[in-house]
Amino acid sequence: MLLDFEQDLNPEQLRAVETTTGPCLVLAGAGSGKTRVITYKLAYLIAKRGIAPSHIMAVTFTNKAAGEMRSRVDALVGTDLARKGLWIGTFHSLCGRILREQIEKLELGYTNRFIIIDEDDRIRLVRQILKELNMDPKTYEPQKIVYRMSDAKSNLVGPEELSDFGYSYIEKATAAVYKLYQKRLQQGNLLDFDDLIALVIQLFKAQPDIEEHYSSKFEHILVDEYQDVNKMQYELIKRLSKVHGNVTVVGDDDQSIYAFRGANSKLILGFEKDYPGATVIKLEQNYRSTQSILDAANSLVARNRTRFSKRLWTDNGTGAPVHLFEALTPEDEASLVSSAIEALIRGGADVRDIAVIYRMNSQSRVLEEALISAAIPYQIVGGLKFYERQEVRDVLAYLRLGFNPGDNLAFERAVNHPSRGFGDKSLAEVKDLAAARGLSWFLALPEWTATLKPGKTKDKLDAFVDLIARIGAVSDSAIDAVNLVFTSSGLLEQYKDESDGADFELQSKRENLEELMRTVDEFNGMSEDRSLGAYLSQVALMQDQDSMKPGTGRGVLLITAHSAKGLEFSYVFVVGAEEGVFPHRRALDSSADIEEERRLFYVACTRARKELFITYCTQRSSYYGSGFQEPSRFIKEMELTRERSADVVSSHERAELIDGDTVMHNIFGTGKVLEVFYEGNDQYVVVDFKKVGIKKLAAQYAQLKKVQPL
DNA sequence: TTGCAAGGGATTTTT
DNA sequence: TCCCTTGCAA
Repeated sequence: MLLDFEQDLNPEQLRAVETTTGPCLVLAGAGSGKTRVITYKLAYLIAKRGIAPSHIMAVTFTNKAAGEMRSRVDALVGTDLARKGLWIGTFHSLCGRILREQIEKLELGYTNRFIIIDEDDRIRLVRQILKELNMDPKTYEPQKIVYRMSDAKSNLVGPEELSDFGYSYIEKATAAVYKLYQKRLQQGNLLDFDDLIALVIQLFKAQPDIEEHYSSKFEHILVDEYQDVNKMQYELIKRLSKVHGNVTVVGDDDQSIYAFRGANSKLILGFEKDYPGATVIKLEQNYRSTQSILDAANSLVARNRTRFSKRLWTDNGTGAPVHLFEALTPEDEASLVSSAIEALIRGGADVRDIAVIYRMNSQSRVLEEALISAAIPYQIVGGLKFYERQEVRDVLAYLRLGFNPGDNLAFERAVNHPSRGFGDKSLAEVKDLAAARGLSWFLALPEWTATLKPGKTKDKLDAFVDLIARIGAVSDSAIDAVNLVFTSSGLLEQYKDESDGADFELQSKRENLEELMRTVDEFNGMSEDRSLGAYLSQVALMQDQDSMKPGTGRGVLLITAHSAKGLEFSYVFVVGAEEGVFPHRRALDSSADIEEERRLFYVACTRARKELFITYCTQRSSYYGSGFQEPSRFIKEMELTRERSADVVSSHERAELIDGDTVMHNIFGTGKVLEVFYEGNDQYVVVDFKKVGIKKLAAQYAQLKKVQPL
């Protein structure tokens, strides 16, 4: 075994690994080797302390983190731990696993054939319920209601309890919807993400012997990203650790950026109180960044009031100072970034080791344009995830319905995709019939179609009923079920290309379906349990973002600060560092929100290994109107000084321009210079572009090239 | 029932 | 400015 704990770990890390009795809080600053501590601790427990893997549970928030941890532990102790029963997974998947075994003991009507629904289904269900209650979805925004229900649920507040607190109209509405919502889920044997955890807790409360079983089983519990737990996840850990009390939580309060989703960083701050006698270990040595970057980041996050005091340091040396650049408009900012990236590439940097980080997805657009015109390859993280795409969801709806005919949400989607002449009116009739018979919508469908006069619609619906039944019949093989959908649903035919490959949307839909087929194949090859149920479970919990691992991408990564958490790059650009953007305008009037924005900015900056570039614009127009903004307060708090962009884009020759020159801009094309003037040291040029009309540009960022008039 | 046009609204999003 | 939802017409 190639395991040398003393050699591979620094003293604090080692202490964290060797503290195997009692509660242990590891405050792991950015880049301080957090994952290393967890994986080594797992290895230590198994290899040095001889703990059976089946008595250890390691919990993460993402599948990616779980997968990484699993393979690293495998590499360390050299056995296939999964087979030995180590429980590594996300909160949701581990709870899902418990519920597959135990949910019937809750006696609430759920069976182990439950389906896990996602965010989109939740909203659709709320829509259905609002309709049922004759409530206007404009007044009562489904999204807000979902948010409030989720908030209640994750604070372990049930539908009945909620109504007692509701005063505002939206709270009352939420209480009303919540009751029906939960009933509908139960009737359909459906679980939302929150239920996965909430029901385990409910089960433990109702059946103490089951709680006893699991809490005795897990002698050691490790939790990653503990700053992101919500109340019910906290409660779950508390209950699971009550027999043995050996619970290690690892996290960084400074990287808590999900409060808006219910994460409660007070829980990590209160750990010592909740678990008396806890060992607290701070990891402050950073292995990622230069001291310049860390100094700036430290100085920023030190402004937050609610935090453990920490100060990151490194052996990596001082490095280049953090670069700060001002641009006039977002377009200028984007071209500044792309020129700087060009300079880095010329200097030998790998494009895949560069990231541009922003606050909002909408900021990616201009960046894309600038990178395209500079011919720099890039990759965007964000937007629709694979399993959220229409065409993919359609296929899944058939599978879900075949597996669980009680799934009304899947029915609503599948029945008229592709179109079978079954619209709102028909649906309303079937719903009524279903209610009268006490059946799910799908199960009521045959009786309804029997009343139709023979014809196309009836034939199609009969074939639909038949197909779903056939899917149900092959439910012990996911791949057979998927093949059935592909051959018999008529979904594929919808995406036949009649325009000779010119329709990119159709093309991408077909590609997505091919990709789906590949994932099923892969599932079929890898899993022990190849059933449709197992596949659906995996898919529901695996809302995978297309690979965003640095180094595996195809170019410069464009990514939000939230999604960038946990990643690292040699060169990082944080763009849009302006009041109103970063910090976001909606956070401006709450100090708690500003603190979260500050942590988010901190997360963004600490992604950088070698060099960090921060940019902002003085002029950004948006749908609020065009405006001038102040640079972000975070810039001052990081104690940065501005550089001239010309310093970094040194190879760029600055043209001396006069009125009447014809110039070339890499986005706007060619145009004629109308005016050249100075404000302070900065040169501005007013150009009449052929394509886009008159623009005022900052000469040092706009990169105008003088060209011969045609 | 379906397709198109106009209007309103627009952070972030591990599962 | 753009995208999604809703409403109306064929």
